[in-house]
Amino acid sequence: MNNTTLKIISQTLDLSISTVSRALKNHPDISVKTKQRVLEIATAMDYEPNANAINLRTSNSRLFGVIVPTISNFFYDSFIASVEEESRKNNYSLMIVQSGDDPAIELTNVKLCRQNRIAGLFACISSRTVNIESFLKLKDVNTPVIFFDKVPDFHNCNKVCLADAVSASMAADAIIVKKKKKVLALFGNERLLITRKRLDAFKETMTNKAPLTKLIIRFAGNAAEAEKMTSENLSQKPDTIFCMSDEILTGVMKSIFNQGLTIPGDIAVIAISNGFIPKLYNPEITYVETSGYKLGKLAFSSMMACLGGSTFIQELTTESVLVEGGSL
Amino acid sequence: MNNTTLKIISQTLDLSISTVSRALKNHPDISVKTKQRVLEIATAMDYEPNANAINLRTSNSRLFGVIVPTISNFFYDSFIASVEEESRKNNYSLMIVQSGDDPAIELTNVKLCRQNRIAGLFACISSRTVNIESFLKLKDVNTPVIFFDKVPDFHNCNKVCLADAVSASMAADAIIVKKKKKVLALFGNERLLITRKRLDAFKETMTNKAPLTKLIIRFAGNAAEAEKMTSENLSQKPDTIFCMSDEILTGVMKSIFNQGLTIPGDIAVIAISNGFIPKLYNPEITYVETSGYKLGKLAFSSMMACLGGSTFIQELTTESVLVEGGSL
DNA sequence: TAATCTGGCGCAAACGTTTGCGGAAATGTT
DNA sequence: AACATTTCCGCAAACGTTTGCGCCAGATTA
Repeated sequence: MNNTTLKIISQTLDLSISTVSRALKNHPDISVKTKQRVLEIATAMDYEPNANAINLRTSNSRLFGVIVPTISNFFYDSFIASVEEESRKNNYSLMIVQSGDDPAIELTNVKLCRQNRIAGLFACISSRTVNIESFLKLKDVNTPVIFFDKVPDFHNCNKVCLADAVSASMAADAIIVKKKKKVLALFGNERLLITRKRLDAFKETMTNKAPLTKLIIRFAGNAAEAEKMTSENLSQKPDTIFCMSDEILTGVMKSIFNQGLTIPGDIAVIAISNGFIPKLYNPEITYVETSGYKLGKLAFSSMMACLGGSTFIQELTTESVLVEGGSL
Repeated sequence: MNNTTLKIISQTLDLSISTVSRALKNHPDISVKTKQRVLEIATAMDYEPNANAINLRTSNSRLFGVIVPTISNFFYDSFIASVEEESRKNNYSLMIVQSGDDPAIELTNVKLCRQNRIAGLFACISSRTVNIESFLKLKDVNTPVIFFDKVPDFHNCNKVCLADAVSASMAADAIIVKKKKKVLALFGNERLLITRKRLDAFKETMTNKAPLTKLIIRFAGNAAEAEKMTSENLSQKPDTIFCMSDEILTGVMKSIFNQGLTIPGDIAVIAISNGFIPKLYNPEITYVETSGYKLGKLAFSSMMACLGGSTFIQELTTESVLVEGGSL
């Protein structure tokens, strides 16, 4: 059986298609009686308007695209959930694609979004993306792009970011307050802007405010590497470990467990995190909160501003807050 | 600027629309020279076919809908990631909506999917869903529905499930092997089929194979409740806690941490889980693995079977495997 | 040379909507 | 009673594709 259409309804009621269309939209031109008749049989026949036809006719898709490296991630899933929630409230839907951190797939995903004539795109670029032209071209077809989290190192585009620099500084401040003397700081992929921002801010705060504190800086692409890095550097007896992300944190914790160290007695830990993972441990890990949920809200409002006609290019950041566990 | 269309290309090349269309699809009717000319300026003009027009014309949307209670979840995110991955490989896209475990929102989400003329639906119903008629009606428009994880208690529909009964039995077996004598078993929402399946199988295995083992069965709707339940029942001195899900597990662990108990010395723990959370603790929690990733693959192949014309209604389950941590 | 074939292309309808415009009947105004 | 207004509805074009069919010029065949 096929879907009910305006035509079918109009034929069964002996009305014109346009009258049925207007009746369903409660157009003042249509009499109350007709509206009732139409509505009645429309619901009886399970009429659902064909979104493709509407989009084609009105060229107004009410569909947002979301491109992420992966959906299955502490952070992106909450970002997506947040954006979806907001979208639904505003009668938009979401088309979500993951690049698997592969620039080639990312490119085809952008094309896919274009083909679906999305009204706007939320994009988190892969760590290996160097060419963002395909994203920028969306401007040619009046499609706003909001980059989030992993944003390109290019000035002329809208970005919403976690307060990368600020949160790293906050973590550094927290460490300084506790008068720690030797800090192992673990960061993610060195090529990413987000890593560099956090790294620079962390280093700057530490060296400015606590020049005597010894800093051991290492990079780890994933949890396993983080575990390895930690184990390798524990011999240097740091009194504190700083983790740039949840993924790093989980690796660090495994290493600490393996060495049988107690927190915060033997070693203190602080992280930048969404908040979920740190609360699983005992004691709970002290962290600077960077909420995917909040970032989603921010991204959405930024998107709405663009759609509202704002041509103001800006980079927004969420505010961070230190959440004390017992690990520092 | 607007999107490039076939019409625009045809006008600049002084060809008909149909010729351009066929040229881009490499139709044998069109000469090689014309194809080249068309392809050249199509890429130059960044032509991307309008998916809405194609869907309208061909009524073949290559779009799947996914309805989940929430995206931001240990399990659903990996399920979604898995389905998305498979979809992309097969040239399908995903439209993802979350119900927030609210049946009313779920209903509007089903309608939304219908409006977009999805080719098929993956659905995980909310815990309070009693009426699944809106889902079943999709059959009237030849749209297959694959229920997953939280499936309705109704026989005549396609379902893919974790091996609920089997995995609960496996956990029970593992407990029995260790000769545990008093087990606190925590389950999720009692109304859900998934809960009842796990509960029944767990109880049956325990009472059949270890009738002397004392069983304390409790229900918890979320992590906080699980924590409360655990704390309340710890006075009964169970030697083992069984957790039906990750969410339960995290609550249980908090309670255990608060009481200062050691694992497995003071108390043993076993869970049914995706595998991520159990590995964060020390010792790692022993769990029966139920993979969202695997379930996604299974759901997708089931969907493809339906689209391939199979009208065979079936309930499939993934296989489970016991992963030993040090907690039992 | 006439008939047939075929390579290469265009015409036009259809998919399901929305919407400006026009028109007939009913109602209201002098 | 003649005119002006409303009220209510239909016509038709357009959105961007796909695709069956037809057509013409040139090549092939008899």
